[in-house]
Amino acid sequence: MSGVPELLLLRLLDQREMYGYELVRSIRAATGEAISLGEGVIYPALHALEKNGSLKSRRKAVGGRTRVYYSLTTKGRQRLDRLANEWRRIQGGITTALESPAHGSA
Amino acid sequence: MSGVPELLLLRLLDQREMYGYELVRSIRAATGEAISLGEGVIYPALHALEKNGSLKSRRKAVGGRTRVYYSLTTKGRQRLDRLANEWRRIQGGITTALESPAHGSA
DNA sequence: GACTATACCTCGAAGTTAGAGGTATCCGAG
DNA sequence: CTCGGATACCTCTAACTTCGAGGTATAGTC
Repeated sequence: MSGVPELLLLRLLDQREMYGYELVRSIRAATGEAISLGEGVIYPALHALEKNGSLKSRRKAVGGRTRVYYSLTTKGRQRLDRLANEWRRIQGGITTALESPAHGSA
Repeated sequence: MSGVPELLLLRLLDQREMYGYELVRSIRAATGEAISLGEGVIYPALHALEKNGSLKSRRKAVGGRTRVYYSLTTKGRQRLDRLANEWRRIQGGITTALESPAHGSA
């Protein structure tokens, strides 16, 4: 039902190339602190997405340190569209349910 | 991260007393067909919610058949408020992330 | 008398996520 | 120079949720 981490990763990487450690902080920022995913979620997700062809990576040395930058492939962009639509559907459904008539309040 | 089934159940039961089999169909209807939860999800969830004091039940004979009707307790209403707020937070965060600037399209 | 719909339920497999833990480098402070 | 904190990568297991299949029984219909 979820797949939220995957959606977020694809979305951010569709805007610009980023590396794992950076994504951890970017997700927090991009969601207005609402969602915080640890490295234990990000790295395995990144590897899975690369394996299935949604992402491609390249190593880049920055100040003696090596970073692994990820970016979307065509397939990844398609997957992003699909997941984003699916999310809107679910989100819309729940919003509908939550907003209907009223209960005790007001 | 999810807890969506629980949220939906609490929400529907806050509107009126219902029984399990009915809830399965109500969830589909209330979410505009977007979400469909099977009995294997509903019954265990109902039992867990009753055990932790969010719901109370009563058996009612209807046409020779016995139904178990569930309704919210005070604690359940509090839990609903909490989960609903949490959901809005998550949902808002993801929407923010999805809406930011733009990628390839338009 | 058989089949469908109603109504309840449980179980185990499958998938996701979180958190803890592990390595190594760089940089600034003391 | 040495210590600690930030950077940067990674893996593993446990926990939790959720799904689907399967199981029982009654009521009504053809």
